[in-house]
Amino acid sequence: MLTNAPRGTKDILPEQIHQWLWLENKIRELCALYGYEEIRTPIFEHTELFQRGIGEGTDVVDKEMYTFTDRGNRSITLRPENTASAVRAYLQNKLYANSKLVKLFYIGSMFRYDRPQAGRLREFHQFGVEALGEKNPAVDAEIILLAWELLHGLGLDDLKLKINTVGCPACRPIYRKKLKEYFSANIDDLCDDCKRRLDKNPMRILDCKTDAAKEIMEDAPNIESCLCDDCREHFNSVKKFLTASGIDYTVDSRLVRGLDYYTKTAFEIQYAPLGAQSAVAGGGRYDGLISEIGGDDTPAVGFAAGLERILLALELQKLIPETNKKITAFIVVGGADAESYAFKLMTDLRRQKISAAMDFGKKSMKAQMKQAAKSGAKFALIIGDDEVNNSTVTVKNMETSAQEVISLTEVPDRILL
RNA sequence: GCGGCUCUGGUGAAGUGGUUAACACGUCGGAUUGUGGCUCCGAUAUGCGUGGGUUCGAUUCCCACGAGUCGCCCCA
Repeated sequence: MLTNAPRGTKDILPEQIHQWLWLENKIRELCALYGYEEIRTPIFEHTELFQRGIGEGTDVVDKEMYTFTDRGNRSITLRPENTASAVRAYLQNKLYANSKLVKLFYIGSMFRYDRPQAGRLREFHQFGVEALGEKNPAVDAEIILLAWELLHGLGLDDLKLKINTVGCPACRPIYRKKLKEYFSANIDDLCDDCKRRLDKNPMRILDCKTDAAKEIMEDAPNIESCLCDDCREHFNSVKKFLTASGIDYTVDSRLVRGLDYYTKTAFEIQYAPLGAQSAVAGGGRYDGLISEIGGDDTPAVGFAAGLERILLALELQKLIPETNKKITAFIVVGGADAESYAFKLMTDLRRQKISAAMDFGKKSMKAQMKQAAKSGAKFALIIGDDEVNNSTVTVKNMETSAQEVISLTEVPDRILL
């Protein structure tokens, strides 16, 4: 249907735009505070970037990408997330040449072909942050802090910060093997989905939410026992930094990220009232991604947050401020001769940064007054033949109903008071 | 991709197998002479998501599709 936007997309209407701008401003302020600079990457990239970056076998790559062939026969994909693009831009533009640590953030549309529901759209908006080039766990903590402070600073209550470590190429395979052995032994208790996951990604089984699965999880091997010294130390440091900055977190050894590139630190901030879409922000370290894409071995950390979800949460708690869209002056015209006089007045006011409007529908003065009242204007400037002949304007204060006739030149000063 | 529920005007909605589809809000207009917010009056769905079917007749019954929503999956 011509008058319907595609499934899973949404118009952001004039009555909603102020909350988006407001949120985006908060984000930009906070990022400036933390020393992150904005980057805007293309909305589409070569499909291969995401296949390599996010990883084949992940749901995002296997069944959620908007992929098409362009007229030059290239395979193009609408970005399902922004980390791979940011890394690509980092490498292509040699941002590493400026400093060892490069701190970036982005705000923009992402695309995932998924079944829409509240808080989950096919075109949605993410804010995200990437710190490239530093392996110090303090950066992990800084990233987590930034995400936390944003959401918390917005006024959201009952946020939950969960952290975990998912190991690195040195120790994760050992853990995976252990898990596989354990779950294979208990295969009868696994749900169908998990049986499938056993080979592909046994760590995801930990995330299973079916009741039957809960018992087996209790005794499942913990990654703690498999961690290499480096990963263990790293995780301890992250926790130390977080504790030092006084934010509450829980270690959830079942927290697993769905994208292949994560190493070591993984975290998620949840807002439970959002139901199935409670994950408002999530991210972690991805030391392997940059080399995977073709750069030198470079450590990095980042996270992304869903703006729709944040807005939904803010709405639930009524934390979005109203904006004042009222105008200062509404010009009411009586008689055709007055129209150009009024039009010029309106233009002059606007040139002096005084918001002004008038009716273009040639309505009765009564109707125009109604409109003036509805517009919330502080003043109605009434112009008829008398005013035109004497170079005056009748100024009516809409709140007090007091009105007086003043000369045209006095108008700006009068209504600025 | 899977399952449940829902789908009446700009909005919230009532309603029925059969003449003009309540009510409220909103919007627009009017209540004489150049003026609002209150009040009063009037106008606002040839149409009940779309397409089929059943029926003498369907907005009301059935089917398909679509969209929304909730859950699963996944993720932000």
